[in-house]
Amino acid sequence: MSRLRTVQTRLICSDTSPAEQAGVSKDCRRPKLLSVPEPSFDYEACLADCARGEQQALHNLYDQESARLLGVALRIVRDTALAEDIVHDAFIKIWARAASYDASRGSARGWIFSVTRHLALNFMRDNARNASASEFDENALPDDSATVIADSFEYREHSGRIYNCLDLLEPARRNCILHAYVDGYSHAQIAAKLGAPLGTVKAWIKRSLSALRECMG
DNA sequence: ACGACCTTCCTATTTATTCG
DNA sequence: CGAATAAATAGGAAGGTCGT
Repeated sequence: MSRLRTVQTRLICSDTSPAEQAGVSKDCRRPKLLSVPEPSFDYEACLADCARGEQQALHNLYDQESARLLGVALRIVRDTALAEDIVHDAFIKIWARAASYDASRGSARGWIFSVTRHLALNFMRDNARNASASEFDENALPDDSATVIADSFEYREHSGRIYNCLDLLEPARRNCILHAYVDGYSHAQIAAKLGAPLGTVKAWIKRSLSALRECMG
């Protein structure tokens, strides 16, 4: 899992985390069992407190809504562990973004549910994409192991060729390609890094890619 | 080489609809 | 009637295209 996730987990699970202070079990991803909502619970005030960094507010919110949010997530992902994970992430997000909540755009409770629901939906969407990608990979892979080995060899051979082709590019353009497709930088980031205009970077990448295609055959 | 404009994708939010 | 869910919409970022 990503470094971000590690940091997030530390936020909720750390000794000083609101969730733990709230008496949430050491397995901090397990929401409490369904409880009757406090009719007088002030969600907007609670979010405002969260925005000010008051951990007790997040604790109260967790007590109040975690079970229902788990239900929402569970309906979407249909997996208790995943749903607990999503609720956990949702509270991290609520804590981090409480200041961005705007009461004029809807109820605080609606906002909290919306955050949770979207996390679950995004997870499902990403999952579907990954699943279809792996399905594709599976279908693309031939059963015959000899062919697999041959393909692997061919892949390595092409990989070597790609380095040769990269060598033929001007250093600045090669850097663009490497930053874009190896380092994962955006075009804007590459432009800033190289001190070149954005349009130039885009053009370099485009032309370099076609040069590479041509070189690779 | 450059920059304006366009398209696509992703995420967040709101609104409409369904259901208990 | 309120909660849950689905669908629609808005906004922003990234990348590509095309005229200068």
